[in-house]
Amino acid sequence: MEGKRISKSVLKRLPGYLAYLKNMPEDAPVNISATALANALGMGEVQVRKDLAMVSDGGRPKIGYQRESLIEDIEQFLGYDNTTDAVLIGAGKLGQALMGYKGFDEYGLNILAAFDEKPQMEKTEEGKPVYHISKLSAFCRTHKVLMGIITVPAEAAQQVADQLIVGGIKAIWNFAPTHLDVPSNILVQNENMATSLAVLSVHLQAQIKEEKEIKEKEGKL
Amino acid sequence: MEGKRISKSVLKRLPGYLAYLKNMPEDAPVNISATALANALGMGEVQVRKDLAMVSDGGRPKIGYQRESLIEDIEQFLGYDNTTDAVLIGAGKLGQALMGYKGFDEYGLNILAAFDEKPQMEKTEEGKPVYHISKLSAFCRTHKVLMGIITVPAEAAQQVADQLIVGGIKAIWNFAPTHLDVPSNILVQNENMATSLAVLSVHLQAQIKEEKEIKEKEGKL
DNA sequence: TTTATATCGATTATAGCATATCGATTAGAT
DNA sequence: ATCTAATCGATATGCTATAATCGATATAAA
Repeated sequence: MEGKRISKSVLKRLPGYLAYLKNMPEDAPVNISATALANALGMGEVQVRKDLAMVSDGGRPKIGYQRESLIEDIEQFLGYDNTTDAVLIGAGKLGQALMGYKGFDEYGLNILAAFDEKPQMEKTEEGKPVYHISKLSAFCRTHKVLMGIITVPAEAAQQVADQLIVGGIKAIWNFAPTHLDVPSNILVQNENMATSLAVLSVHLQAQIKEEKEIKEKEGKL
Repeated sequence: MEGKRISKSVLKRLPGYLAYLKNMPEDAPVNISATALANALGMGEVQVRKDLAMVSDGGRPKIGYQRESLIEDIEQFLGYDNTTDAVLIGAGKLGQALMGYKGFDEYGLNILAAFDEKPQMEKTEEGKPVYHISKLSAFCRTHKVLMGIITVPAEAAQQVADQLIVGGIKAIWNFAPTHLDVPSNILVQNENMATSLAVLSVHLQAQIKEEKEIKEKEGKL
């Protein structure tokens, strides 16, 4: 159901459910149970049920949820049904990769234009315009853009963020590996590869250490 | 200090500290206090202190931490001091962007080669070889690669993961927007843009709703 | 030498989240 | 019509992470 406040952890799990539901084959049953979802995604069934209860109320015993309406409920909750316009700053490799990613449509995200300090082209491969960064805040204001995607080097990120805020932006998707200082009403979502790498790296280290210990043990025997 | 078990949340914050410390100007003071770090990054000072205590023991009252040795401690803890080899599968735009990212050296990550279902070139711009995907598991075995980076479309991801595991990989960095089924000793770190987008989207929706309500109120006055 | 202050580290409290349990509901079989 | 089994939703419990508090320590100044 709607209207409740939702925790960030739940929020982050919802896209997972959505992706799984949307990728189910056409000839799959019309209904799906929270139990089945949980098993498929390797999670606890109670957690799945609780999460789904936050966004939908279509669950029926013995039947489960109607797949179609569950998808709609999640999408509506996540706001994927109405599009949000965004700008992207930093037309380097990563920036271009994001500009070219078709999947954003599904999430209701529409990148209007790219900005760069030294624009190498007038339009991207996809036909989106590339402007000089000096025009950033004005563009945001006139087009009422609410979201900025930062793919510039770390050194330039804060400066870009400041200009975005001048332009009236409310949310920033930050791919630069640096901390951004912003007013409290602006949301910064950090897509920081370094954090992921840290998790992986530490896991691997532990793994290697473990293997070494096993080998040493075997050597002693 | 070392040897303790560390929680994932702490782990994810460490790269933030590290990046900030490394970006400090040469002429900055030799020492830095947990308090100063906390203020700079907009966090609670107690949390920062606790996190640092997990990886270092160089904190001294009134002085703080020695910047250089703190950096070393964090890097050592994260395993950035010895390199880990990796392979990348999916030489599309995102894959190429990652291959070209110089910053990975700093994290001790070395991408040996790329694999693709239909290799478009023999070598990447950076001179790394691009092989057909059929050679994946053999390559991993012979080079004792422990980490795989998946940048293929969602449909192909599970299949690639399976082959990686056959090749003896221990950790997977998954950029495909899908759930991967793997044995419990394999770590999957999902770099899922969809989750970030969800957080942003819901925030923006709330923001828009709020603004609308304010306007309606003003209209009534 | 003494005192004041900045900072650390340990302990305790609070809150949020995940997990387990239980009763309620309903489709389908008998 | 009744019973069974699957599934849901709600409540209760336990755990982990964050936040708050307090004493200890070391430097610098008087």
